[in-house]
Amino acid sequence: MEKAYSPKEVEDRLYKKWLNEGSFSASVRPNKEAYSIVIPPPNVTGVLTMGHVLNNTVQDILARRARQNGKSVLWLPGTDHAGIATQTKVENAIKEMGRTRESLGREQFNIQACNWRDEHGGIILNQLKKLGCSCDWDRNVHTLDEDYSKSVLAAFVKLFKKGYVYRGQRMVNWCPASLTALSDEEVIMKPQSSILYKIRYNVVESPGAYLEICTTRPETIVGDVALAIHPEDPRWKNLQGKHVMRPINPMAIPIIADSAVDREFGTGVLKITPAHDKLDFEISQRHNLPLIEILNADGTLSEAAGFDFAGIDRFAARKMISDKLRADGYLLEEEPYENNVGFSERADVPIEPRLSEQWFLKYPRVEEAKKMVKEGHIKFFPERWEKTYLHWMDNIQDWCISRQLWWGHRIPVWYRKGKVRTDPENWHISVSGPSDPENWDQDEDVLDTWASSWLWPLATLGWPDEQEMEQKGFNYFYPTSVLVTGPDIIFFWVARMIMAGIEFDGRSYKPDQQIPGNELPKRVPFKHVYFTGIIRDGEGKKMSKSLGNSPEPLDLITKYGADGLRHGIMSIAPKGQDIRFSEDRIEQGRNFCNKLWNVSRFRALSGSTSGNQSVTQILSRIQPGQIKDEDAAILIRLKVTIDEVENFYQDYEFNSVLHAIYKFFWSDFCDWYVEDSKKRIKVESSKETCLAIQDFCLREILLLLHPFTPFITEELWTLLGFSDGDSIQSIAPMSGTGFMETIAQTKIELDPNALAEIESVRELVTQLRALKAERNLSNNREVEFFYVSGEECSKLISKMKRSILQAVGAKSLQRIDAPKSGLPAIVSNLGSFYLDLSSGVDVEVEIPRMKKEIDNLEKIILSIEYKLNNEKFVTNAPPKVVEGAKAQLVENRLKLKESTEILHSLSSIS
RNA sequence: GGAUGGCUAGCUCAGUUGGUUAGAGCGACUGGUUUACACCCAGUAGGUCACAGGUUCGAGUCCUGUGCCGUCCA
Repeated sequence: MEKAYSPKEVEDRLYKKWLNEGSFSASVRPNKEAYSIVIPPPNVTGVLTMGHVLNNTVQDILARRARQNGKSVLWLPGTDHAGIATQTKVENAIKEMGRTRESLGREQFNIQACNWRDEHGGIILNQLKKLGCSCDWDRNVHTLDEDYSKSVLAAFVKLFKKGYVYRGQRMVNWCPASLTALSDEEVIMKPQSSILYKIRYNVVESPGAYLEICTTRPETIVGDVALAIHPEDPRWKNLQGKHVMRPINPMAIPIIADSAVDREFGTGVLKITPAHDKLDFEISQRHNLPLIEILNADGTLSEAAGFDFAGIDRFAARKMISDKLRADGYLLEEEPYENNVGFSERADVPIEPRLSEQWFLKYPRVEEAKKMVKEGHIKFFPERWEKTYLHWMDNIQDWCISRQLWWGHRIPVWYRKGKVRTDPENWHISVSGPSDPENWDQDEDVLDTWASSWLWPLATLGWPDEQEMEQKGFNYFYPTSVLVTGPDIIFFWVARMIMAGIEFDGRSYKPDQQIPGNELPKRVPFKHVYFTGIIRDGEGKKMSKSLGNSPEPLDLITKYGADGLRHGIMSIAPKGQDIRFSEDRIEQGRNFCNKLWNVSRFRALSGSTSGNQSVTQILSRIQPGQIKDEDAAILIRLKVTIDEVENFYQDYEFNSVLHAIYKFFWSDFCDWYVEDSKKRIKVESSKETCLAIQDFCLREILLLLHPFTPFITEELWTLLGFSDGDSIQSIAPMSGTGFMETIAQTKIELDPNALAEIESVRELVTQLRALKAERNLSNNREVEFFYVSGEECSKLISKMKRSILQAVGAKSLQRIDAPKSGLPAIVSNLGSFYLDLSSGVDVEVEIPRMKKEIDNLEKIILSIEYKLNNEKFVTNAPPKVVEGAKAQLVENRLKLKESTEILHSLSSIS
């Protein structure tokens, strides 16, 4: 074995091997438990980010652990087509060739887009392979695949037939950059520094009288059709029913009263621009007001805004109009104002509320979807996200699902040529389209990407085609076991998938028809949802390409290995907490792998590994007579670690799983057990037992680690001879009970006191090392110690003498009857220990040190005495705690006594 | 404005139902190449657990309030 682990060669070789052997391919095995995960499909044109690394490492850990535990695992990969994002990229690409989308035409554009996707797309999937992801790649799905597209259209048609889908002229969020409608979820509110303009409107009927309004958007004045006041506002009661003159494009408009007006805001008078504000639109509907569309789709002012402004961009128009108002004396005040403005999530420009004709979806099965989470049929980890989910579900709004794009699933609605489109009589709605296409025009719009990905767990498993479902194992793998995703898409995706699952799976129920309660849990798309944290940079900022603060994961893999990266990222990923990324942690991941490699290398150099092919074989090499406390202790610690790991997995606490393994491996196994083994494996009689215990631990460590660091563990599995031809991927680590049963079947007896004894010995060793180190003797192995101790402790010390001397680096350890005066000493739980110094003692150093120790002990004793003198403590605290305190008092008093004696003896020299 | 998360060592974070003297890794400092590993080993220093009240025999942990940072929804 090489001196240092080099991941590159191992990773490439093993991944290829796993693919060749079909390790990741899922199959229906009715006698086995199914375990399934569908990947949150990344954007097909995207590249791997640290967020993906975290998210997919978690999924891989779950898949690999399930596979080890003998489950039939499906981890289904895929990508989505990301409508707006991809279309924008493709448009930019063809712009460089001097073409535009419009000049190409829809058909040609889509061909270009497909080419572009095929060329640039799927990079991310290869990157996931570098990370070691064990997806069933043969099942890779893209949302624009033919089968998947059919599912999407089928869902639309089904929902339409059941009355959930409707077409309507509504106020929607319009993105003037992407030229499409957006759903409410795609609008991000951002605080903006704006100007609040106070503007005067003269009353037509009463010269000299006027009303004042406040607005941040003076450019919309040209679309004003009324001013509104609150019906109970005494300030303007007499003006109700009169008119004001619009200060730009002068025209008399009515003063109306509506209770939706907020009396507190601004002047309490609201200008009504029905075509460009949701509330104004609702008010205008109530009062039969006309509607002036002053904006074009691209955000420039329309001809309806008047000759002066037509074609001017909305922000330029704002300035022009405010300037004109100022010049004409209508602008009374301007003050800085912080307000929230909706931005397009994708294009990052302010959206415009705009009236337009769109397809909407009234969500199905809202109540059932809430119920499934409330009743725990779907569990969220961490639980608190349930509140966010339920709050959104309680306030759910119809979903605008049409997009004015070309890249996506074209809406399966056809209109009879030359007829009125608004009349449903002239509609044809089906998956395959009309039989006489020449007489029909298909709707121009495509569906929101989320309106395809909300079907992900269903459609990737073949829904709604029964043959496909059978072939893909729908009944076996659905509902999936767990969904791993970020809380930022709880509305976009998680909630919608739950509703889709309940609505579409299995038998179809009419909208008003109840699904039997016991049926519901079988229809949900997943049983658990694990929310990862968001990865931030060292300053706590969200990582993003535009900020340039995201490291390139593939570079990290090159530098630290895929296992190192996985280990590093998982060690800093507490459940549901945001993560501050630091490359140091990834470096630690690599260091961990190197340590694992080296201790394995040491094992391989220590003796033959030919008896390692099964647990039975390993255990059979142990001679019960050679079992010592060290062995019992490490085995007990292993058992404890196994239990911890099991429990932490239950709660999806991956960093705790890793930490438990780390601690056992590095501290217990490497630092103490293997160090102690070094002498024992030199002695023929103890060698085999000691190596067998090492092998037993190492085998288990590799198995426990495999989900986190799959490559190195598989490599060492073979190198250390644990493999019986099998891959580590299919071998289960022991369970806590399995461990006990296995040990019970051998002649090995685990002394339950062994761990406590070993721990007190370790404490002693640490104290003795410090005693040496503080006198710059850490390198000197010739030092001698004396000790004074009771019978019990003395027995333990003699039993462990060899280990202690070896660990401390000393020549002798002699029991004496009375304290040695004038030597530096420590007081441990096992007695007082004196360092025999051949040269003189530096009392200047020793005395303050001992005094400090005594101070500390006195403080401890005082606090325990205080506690025990308190009657209420003695009566109220659990007996265990009181007993503990008493024992502690005795122990510390003894230490104090001994320490004081040592201090006296030191003082007597000086 | 509502909801929600955080505030513990210089840094990043553990600390499970309240119960010994609050832990780890990194960094700092000291020493080290002893037949795996310097991507390592041994040791040392470093904390008013954001703040203020309260409950309790006992609070980092529970309750109330305040402050600061973050996220989501209006």
